[in-house]
Amino acid sequence: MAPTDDAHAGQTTQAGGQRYFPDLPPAIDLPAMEHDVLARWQDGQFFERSLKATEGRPLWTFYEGPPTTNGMPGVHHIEARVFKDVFPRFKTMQGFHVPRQAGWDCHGLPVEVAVERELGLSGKKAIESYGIAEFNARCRESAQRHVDAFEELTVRLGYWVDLQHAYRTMDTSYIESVWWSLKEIFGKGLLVKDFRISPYCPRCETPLSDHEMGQPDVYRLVTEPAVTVRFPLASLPDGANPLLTGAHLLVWTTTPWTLVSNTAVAVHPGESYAIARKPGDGDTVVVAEKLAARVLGDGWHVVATVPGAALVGATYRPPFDLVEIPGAHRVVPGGFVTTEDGTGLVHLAPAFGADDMETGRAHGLPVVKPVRQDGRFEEWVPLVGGMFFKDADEPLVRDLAERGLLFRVEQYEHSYPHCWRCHTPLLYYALPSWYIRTTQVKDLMLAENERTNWQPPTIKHGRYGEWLRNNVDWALSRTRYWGTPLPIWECGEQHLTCAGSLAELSELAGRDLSGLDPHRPYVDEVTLSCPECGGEARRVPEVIDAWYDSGSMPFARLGAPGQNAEEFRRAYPAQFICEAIDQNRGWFYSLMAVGCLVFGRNAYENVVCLGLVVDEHGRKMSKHLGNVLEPLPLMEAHGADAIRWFFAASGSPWSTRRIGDAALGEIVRKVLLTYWNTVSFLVLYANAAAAQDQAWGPAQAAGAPPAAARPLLDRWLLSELHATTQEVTANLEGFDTAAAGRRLASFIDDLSNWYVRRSRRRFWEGPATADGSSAFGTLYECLHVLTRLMAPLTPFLADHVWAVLRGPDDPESVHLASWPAVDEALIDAQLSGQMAQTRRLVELGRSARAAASVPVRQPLPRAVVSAAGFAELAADLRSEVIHELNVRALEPMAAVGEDLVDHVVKPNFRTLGRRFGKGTKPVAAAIIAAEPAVLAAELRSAGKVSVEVDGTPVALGPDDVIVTQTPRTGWTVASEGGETVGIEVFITPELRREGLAREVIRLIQDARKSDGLHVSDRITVSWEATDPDLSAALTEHGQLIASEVLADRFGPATPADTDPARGAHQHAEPDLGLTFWLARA
RNA sequence: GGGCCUAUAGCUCAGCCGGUUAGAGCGCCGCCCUGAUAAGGCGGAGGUCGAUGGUUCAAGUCCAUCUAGGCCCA
Repeated sequence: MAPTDDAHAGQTTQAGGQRYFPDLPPAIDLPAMEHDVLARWQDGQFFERSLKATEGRPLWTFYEGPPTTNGMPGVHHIEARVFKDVFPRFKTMQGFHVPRQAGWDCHGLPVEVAVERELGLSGKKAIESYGIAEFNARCRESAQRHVDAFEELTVRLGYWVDLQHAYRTMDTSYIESVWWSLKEIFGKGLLVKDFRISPYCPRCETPLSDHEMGQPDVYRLVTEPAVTVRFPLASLPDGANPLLTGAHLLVWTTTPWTLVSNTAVAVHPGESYAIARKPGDGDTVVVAEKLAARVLGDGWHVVATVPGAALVGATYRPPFDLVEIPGAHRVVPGGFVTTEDGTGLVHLAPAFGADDMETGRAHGLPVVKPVRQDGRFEEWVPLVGGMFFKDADEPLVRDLAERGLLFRVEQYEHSYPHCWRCHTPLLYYALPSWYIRTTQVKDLMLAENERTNWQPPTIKHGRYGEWLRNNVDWALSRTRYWGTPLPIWECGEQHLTCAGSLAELSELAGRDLSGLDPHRPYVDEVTLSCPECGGEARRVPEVIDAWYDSGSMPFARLGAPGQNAEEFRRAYPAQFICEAIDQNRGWFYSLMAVGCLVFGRNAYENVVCLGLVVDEHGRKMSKHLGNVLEPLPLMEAHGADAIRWFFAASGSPWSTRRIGDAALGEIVRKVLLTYWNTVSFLVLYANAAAAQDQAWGPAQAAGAPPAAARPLLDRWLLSELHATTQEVTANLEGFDTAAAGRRLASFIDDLSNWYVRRSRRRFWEGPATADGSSAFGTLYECLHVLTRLMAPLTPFLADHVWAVLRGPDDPESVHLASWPAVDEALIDAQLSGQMAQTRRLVELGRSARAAASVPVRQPLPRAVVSAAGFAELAADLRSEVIHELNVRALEPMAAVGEDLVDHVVKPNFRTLGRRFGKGTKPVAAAIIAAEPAVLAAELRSAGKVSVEVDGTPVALGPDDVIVTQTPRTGWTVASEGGETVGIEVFITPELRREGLAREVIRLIQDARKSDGLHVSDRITVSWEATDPDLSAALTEHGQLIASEVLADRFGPATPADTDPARGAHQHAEPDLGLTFWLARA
């Protein structure tokens, strides 16, 4: 039964006492519990209430990076959404107001591609004949459909974000805001038209996107002629090596048709170039020194070498004179030039290559483009006019040969891209495109990046910073359909007009366009009269990169331009954003770039950058491999909390994550169920106490003795609790969920496997005594705090537990509660260290017992300990060791007698190294050489000891030497790190009988459980023993056994006891020679 | 070709400010504990801490180079 809001009405137990807590089921079904919690959140409007409750508090702004809604969500979509929820919940509990607006990225090529596939369309021509209006309507519908799937996932994950008021990049008001920002950039002269090199299919007459270039079969191996051509030098730069006079540059290319457009030659400024001469005829050529032998072959000498930089500025005669290219045919430097193949001198035709274009732009070279959009040379070009570009290679090479400029032709095999649709060889082709001059704000972006906090920190100057330093202008436009249309109108005189909103557009067009769908094709139909010349202006055909849309979300999410300006001012920049690392060049950049361009300031202060999600075997998840894990079934199998914990709190969020059932199952068992069972333990005994008319609940917790008056174990747990709170708070403030998770998991382990284990007896005995009241109070307080610490990470289980534990004055949901405060006075580092030692001694003792094969149930006379600090260990802590090891006494090693103990001494390098530095080794050698027993005795009696090093005495303290003492005979021993526990293995008949009694207690407890009795049920037990020793043990310890197993009667069986009619269960233990009958009293 | 990340047990991963027997979990084997637990403990088997070189009294840890894998970009 799930707790409900009236769980604490106070219910009457069978025995008549009032119990505060609802009874909890023995096992919890986590996914089912989560559904209950989801329903409670929904009914109680807790998210809305958490926002309302923090209204007016300091704002902590979070920006949701909009997922692209081009397909169904996968587990990798969960990852970032976990972190986007954890920190806002944490900050809300800390008292900040954290509005969370959802958002969806609806535009872009991925959506178009998905719709093309659905419609069976292939390529832009097909889309246009299908109709842009209808196509875009399908895109809108597809985006909406996938938004629904993302919403379902978001809710199920427990990601609290306002879905009702989500921003959508396809909404009119959003597009208008984007237009507004573009106009700002346009007004600064940073939005310009220029050429861009794209892979281009001349048959389809369309550029290919990166996505299309990634299709299989695009790159095919082809064998083509590669030519090495002579470019005779015409003039040399000042101070050039005179040997260059009359030399020919050797230039290599696999695309002879581009030589028609040759504009420049690039050399690597740092490479060495050889001037080589053929003896006899004075023929002189220039080639990279590293490639000289390969390119030239035999018969050439290198007469000199010059750095590439020395060639820069030379001019040459172009290979063809078919096209006029003013101001060209120079040697320019190019960092991209390699000496892998070719000649180390690279021919540049800016219209037909990306490096060519970029280099040309840097050196003010013209862009000439004698090839038409259909891939044919312009008719007016001599020799090759009208010819398809590929077909021009042959006549051009022949012409070069005839003019003596062809140095060599060879067949060259390489991979070359082809159109994935029609298999036509692609060409790299300059197309007009719109750019944002981000290079103009590069310094600003670098400065803004400096004051941005990255988690993990290495990204800041590494992956992201490196990318930022190599910033190039943003190619903004796309010749596509489903996107924010570029709001620029151009007239016949090429005057440009940018519209910043529909209102402005209405004014420019002279009609009311406020109801216009700003998408294509409707916006294309709007014409204006040019404000400059009055001519008719039409919109340029492009839409913009969808990344610009998402980068505009800080303002566009708030509605049309000018709306909510005050809210924007308060909520910019954001305190927190979080995405996976693939967003470096995506959203992290577009947010920063748009922010710097429009507002002169980055849009975020803290950015958490997550690793990628891969499958259990480390492979990337892809539909192709069929290894995509669907998030909803995964959450139904393990629960959303387990997945949240996995991503946020186990392993390292910044590295690549492998997710699978095994990892999630472990989290459920180790963390979530252990936590839950501790809660259920408290409730079980609180309700058992209620049945004894000792009702226990939060009111009684408040009445527990003050912390200082509680037993040591309780003070230890409170100390750990507050240290945990302190650490987890600091970790979350530093955006380190992994460290927080490790600390929480370790606290849960301490709580369940040490505190509760060692305190059980106090819970059995109930809260009536001071000790009992301390135990109940301490456990309750710890769970009350722990549940709040867990709330951001595992919001479902934490809220379910909260509903059980919360006091009458606590808020209804843990997510309305405040973050726990640290009481530093309760943190006792010394106690924490002593408890750690206590637990180490217990471990050593258990190890020693196991070595002697004596079960822990069998009491043994005594244990001896040798360990630094043991003398100071409190009696309470020694008593924990005694109980855990089941020994009668615990004594220092000295009790054994000095002469019966072996000593081993080892240097402690940590202290010696600090003291002696270079002299550490001889001191260590002297310690090892010393007589261990003597050294140990001296150290113990005097607290210091002197050893001889190179004839000089050196004084050592107890910290400088690790002494391990081991008793010689009659003991079972375990040692580690200078600590030793020895246990005396000597079982007297008396101890043997006590061991048997303990054995029987355990058997009866097992029987209770298998008979389905409640932990507080009273029983009667009668027994029959064949072994006289056992019989004696049961008689001697009858009272102890009876009280341990809650038996009202415990004694030898009479015929009446064994009568089946009485209803007692018979349990036989032939190994022990015992039979007993158990019945409810 | 450039940048970044990763490399520790069969698998998944910790490992702080460098400190001398390198840890945990999962899995396997044996044993133990259990009055909440789907838990817990002890032992066994399993490691040239990717390689090489360097710094240092001391390197899994710091530096350099290399190798392999991943991601992004060309």
